[in-house]
Parts: sequence; C-alpha cells; structure tokens
Amino acid sequence: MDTQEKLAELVASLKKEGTRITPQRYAVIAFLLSTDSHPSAEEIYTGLLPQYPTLSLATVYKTLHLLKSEQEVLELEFSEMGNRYDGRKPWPHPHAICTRCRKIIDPPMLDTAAIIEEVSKETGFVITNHRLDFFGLCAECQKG
Amino acid sequence: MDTQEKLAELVASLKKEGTRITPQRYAVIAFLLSTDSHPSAEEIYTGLLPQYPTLSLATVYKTLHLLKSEQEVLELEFSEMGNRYDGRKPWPHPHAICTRCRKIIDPPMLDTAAIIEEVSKETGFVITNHRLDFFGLCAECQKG
DNA sequence: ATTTTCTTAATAATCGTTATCATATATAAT
DNA sequence: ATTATATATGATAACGATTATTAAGAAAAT
Repeated sequence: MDTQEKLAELVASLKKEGTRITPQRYAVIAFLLSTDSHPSAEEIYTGLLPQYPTLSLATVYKTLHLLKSEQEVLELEFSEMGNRYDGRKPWPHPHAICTRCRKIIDPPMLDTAAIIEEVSKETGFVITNHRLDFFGLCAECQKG
Repeated sequence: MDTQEKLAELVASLKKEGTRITPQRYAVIAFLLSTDSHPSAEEIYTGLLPQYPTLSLATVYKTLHLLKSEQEVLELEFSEMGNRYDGRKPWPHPHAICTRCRKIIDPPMLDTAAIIEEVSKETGFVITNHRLDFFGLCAECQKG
C-alpha cells in the first residue's frame, strides 16, 4: 500500500469516527506519512509553514495527540532531544539513533516477540508496550 | 560486595580524583546505593530532607550529574514520569516498568550483547549505549 | 591565619509541551 | 445555499522538570 492510499484510508477512518478533517490536520497527517525521518513537532511545524503560513504549533501538537489516541502515530519520548513521531509504523519497534546527527532509523526487525515473552515470564509483568533504543554513531558520522 | 563496601569504594575513588566529599554528596550517594527502587531526583531530595533539612534540590541534581559523568549512576530519562536513577547497576540494562504504580524492576539479564551485535551489523551503527524498556502491569497491579 | 577554590542553597531562567479562550470553520440540518 | 452549532484553530499564557546563576559558606592550600 502506497502513501496516497494510506493517507486516504486514514482520513476516511478518522472521518467515520466523527473527526473533522481540517486542512491543518490533513497537512500534518500527509507530512507524517511522507517521511521515514521521525520528525519532531517543531520539524513538522516548520516544514508545513511555507504552505500553511497561519499554522500554529499548538495545532500540530493537538493533531499528534489525536493521532496518538487513535494509535495512528508512534510517539518516541526523548527528554534531551524532544519527542519524535513515526506515522508510517505507528506500533512499537526498535530504533537506532545517531547521537551526533540525531538521525533515527529502523533496524530490520529483531524477534521482539520472543524477547517480550521472556521478560514477561521472568518478571510476571503483562507487557503492553516497549521501547528498544540503540544509541551510537551512524555510518556517515563515523567518518566525520 | 555489600552496600557499605561499595559506598566506601566509590567515595574513595571520587576523592582520589579531587572531588570533595561533602555531607550532601555523601548522603545522596549513600541513598542511591541503598535502594533498588530507581528513585527520581525529587524522591532522593524528599527522602534526605528529614536528616538534611537545608539540602537543596539543585545539589541533588548536581551530585547526580557528577556521578553520571563518572559513570557511577545510570540515568533513565522519561519525559512523562521524570528521570529515574540507578546507582547500584550504573550500566545500561533492561527495565520492566509498571505503568500503574510506576515501579521499575530489572528483569534477569537478556542476551543484550547478542542483540546489540545484530543491530550493529544490520545498521552500520557503532552502538555505544542502549535503552531497553518494557512497559506493562506488574504482578500486584494485575490484581487491583 | 589568609587566600584561593570549590560547593551549597535559593531562586530565576529555560524549553518542550499543555492549557486557555476568543475567533473561525467544518459539517449537518434546513 | 443558508444557517446553526459543535468543534477546531491560533495566539499566547501556564506548567514542570531540569539547568543556570550567584552570593554566601566551607574545604584545602599557602
């Protein structure tokens, strides 16, 4: 399924639940589905500002919350570098994060299900969410 | 090695590097080594206040930074629930976090080295740090 | 003892995020 | 198409955890 299809589907599903699709919301959603870069709220805001000069950062945050409540965006909380958002893979998955250029990429899937099963057995927890972050230097930043 | 030994050793090592061991610093370090509860800065502060009524929260933060720079405390950043600190196992390791009572426990070691090796190969990153968090309900909170 | 250097306590500043609220607008009903 | 009205927007204030600032205090060096 390509980006356009995903966009249409997501918008339709939101509409069905009674959510109004404003130009601002549409723009934020389209932006999120257009990139693998895990943008921050600020980056979404400044990225859209040229085309939506009256857009408010508050609206970006509100749209992100809306999508989060519908499980349509993954929020990665970082206290140092601010939160980042993934609209393409809005489910928990591992990330590799470059501490120099702050690039975030998705490593090919590890067997997270097996790991979670093990932790669950060892701790007695019912695991409902996870966060697997690997910090280091990306290939490009190793050269510089 | 018990807590008292660890405390003496850590204090000696800090002293050797020219760090002054003030009563406040000693108290924060002793508090951190006395618990597996992964306390917040605020909890350390309020925990010590009865015995150190003039203690400042800023001093707690500064001491935590000092220990972090010496790799003697592990800082777990959470933007929602605030940062938590682990002075007993100050190296990266997995955590199981109860989303209801906010308890944090250490699951018996997974083979994190193998996982990191795999991520490193797949991404080309040099991995220098990691954060493996598993969120859910602890055994007690499943009952309530 | 005096000087220098480091540390503390109190509090102001910071910054990403959230809340507030008057105005604007998407949608449904007419 | 117009209108009604519930909801969303934009501007900005408030928030809260952390960090910075700075005058006063304590430890070490001379």
